[in-house]
Amino acid sequence: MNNYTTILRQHNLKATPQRLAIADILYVQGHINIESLYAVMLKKFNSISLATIYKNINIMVENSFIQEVKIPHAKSVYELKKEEHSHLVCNECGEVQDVTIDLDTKIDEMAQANNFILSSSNLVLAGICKNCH
Amino acid sequence: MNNYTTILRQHNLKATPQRLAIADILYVQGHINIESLYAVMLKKFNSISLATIYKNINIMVENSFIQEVKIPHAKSVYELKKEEHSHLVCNECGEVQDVTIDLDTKIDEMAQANNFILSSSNLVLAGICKNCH
DNA sequence: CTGACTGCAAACGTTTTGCACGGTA
DNA sequence: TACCGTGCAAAACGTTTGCAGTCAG
Repeated sequence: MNNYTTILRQHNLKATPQRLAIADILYVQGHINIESLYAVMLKKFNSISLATIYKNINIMVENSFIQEVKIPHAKSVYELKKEEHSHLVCNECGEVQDVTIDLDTKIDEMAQANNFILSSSNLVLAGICKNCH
Repeated sequence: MNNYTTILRQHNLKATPQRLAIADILYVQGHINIESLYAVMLKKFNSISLATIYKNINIMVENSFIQEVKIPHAKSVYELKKEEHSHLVCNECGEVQDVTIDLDTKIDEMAQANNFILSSSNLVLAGICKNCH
């Protein structure tokens, strides 16, 4: 019983081959959009339905097992949930990269100044990645 | 000839009543999603089409007259283009608020460390606004 | 007056739903 | 075995397109 099986069960989700494959693909690829995920899944399950992809993505998001990342001028991608981090998005190749960057002090100050109770911080930086210049 | 008329013409866009109304609504409301914008526009133009809303929003975004803001777990909102700033989004009431917060130093450092050429930075902070607690 | 814009209806792509069957626990 | 999950087909949804008529410049 591998890692993802355990985590899925902890969320009262059955560890089906399809779900384990999604987890595995996200682990390997880091970030992927629905369309590409479907394409990759089709290689492993020749008759998988897009509906299954959507149902699983949705339920896994609801259970905080994975997370949606909304990207300016592009389709959302999904990633395994982990510690808070930011994203670099390349406008050339579309590649999404995780980065950690500590902005807490300034953000907390600002939240306090606005009497705002912070629960999450989403930073997406767009530009050109090192492979595209 | 008012302000928005001038700006629209600078982008080779005709200053139609519908476009001026959109600009005015964005100015007054700050941020609005398509659905609400359509509802407000219907009050001013009783037979306006959703297609017109979409066409105008799209062309105004392409011309950098307005900007889309993607929000976690919610519909995108649109705002008039202005200097770079961040957004506070209330998970209770949905209100979106502009804030300026200078994170450039840290972000630039990080971009440089990753050999990434930065072109835009999008920060959305979610939580509970001052009116909701 | 002319090209750009509007409103309508139809088309389109994406996401969700309902249902019968199949598989996990 | 009981229920949850899958796959399929249809439906729903948001957005885009084509077209004929209208309006801004």
